[in-house]
Amino acid sequence: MFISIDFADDKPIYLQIHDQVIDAIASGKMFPGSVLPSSRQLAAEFGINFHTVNKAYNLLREERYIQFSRKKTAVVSEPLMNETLLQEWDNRERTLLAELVARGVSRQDIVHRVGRLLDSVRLSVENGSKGGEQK
Amino acid sequence: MFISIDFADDKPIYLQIHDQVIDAIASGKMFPGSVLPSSRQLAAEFGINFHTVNKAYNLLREERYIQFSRKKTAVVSEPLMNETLLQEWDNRERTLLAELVARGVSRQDIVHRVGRLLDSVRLSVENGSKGGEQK
DNA sequence: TCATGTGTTCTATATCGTATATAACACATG
DNA sequence: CATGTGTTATATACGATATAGAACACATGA
Repeated sequence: MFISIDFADDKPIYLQIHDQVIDAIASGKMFPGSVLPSSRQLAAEFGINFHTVNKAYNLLREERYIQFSRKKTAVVSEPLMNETLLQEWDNRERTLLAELVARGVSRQDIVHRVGRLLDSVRLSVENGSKGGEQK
Repeated sequence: MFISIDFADDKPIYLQIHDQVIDAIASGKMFPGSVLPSSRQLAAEFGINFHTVNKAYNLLREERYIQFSRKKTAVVSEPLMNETLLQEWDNRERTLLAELVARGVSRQDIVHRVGRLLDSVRLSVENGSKGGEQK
């Protein structure tokens, strides 16, 4: 499975699941049509409550990363992007970038660092996912 | 004042203060030696409890952005950066970048976007702050 | 000397978010 | 018709957030 939970982490469990699903989509491990494990199934796998998994799934649905088919199974959606989402992203990214600037990291170092991170995220997004179709 | 509070925002007040102080340092509005308003003073200005301001200041101190002089006033510290901080930053940045990648934004668009944000953060950091010395 | 303003520490309360637990429901599947 | 979905509801427990009030040691400046 592409999900792991760190109970020692101060990040809430439902957010760990949420973020890792997004990471799985970004990296190409999952793509539009991919079926996610059911709430109860994933919960059982990690010994957590299925409501916690549900909270992560519902958040992902509100953000349009996934949707639920009539079969009631969670499925990865087609990518969606708009100006509102970009602006909200900018606000969070700006806060994060300000940390490095405040600590004296140069613009060049930051850009280079972001570039490396982008590559590590996108590793397989442009290649290996072709040939996987839903349904 | 360079700080404002949005009570409608779901972001905790102490984090709003925390983030805005970092932004002020990053943008050059504050620099090593700059004196922050006292907890009680800033709290009175916004009609909030001084313990809430204290929480923000103590967090900023733990992260070495500020320190308290013998006079007990909060003062901006010299920039500090190390590998541990960079790795923790990478983790958060990677999660944020994955959101855009998962939504289908191209690498070029993301890099361009981060560059613009960086410029908006650093506006005055390289110029206007020279000539301001502590004590 | 003494009043003032600092950050610090302590106790207390109220509210919200997180996580768990249990039960019941409508729905689609095989 | 039993099974497994997501959904909804109620309940409890715990930690984080925010407020409130009191008291303390310390440095400042009148």
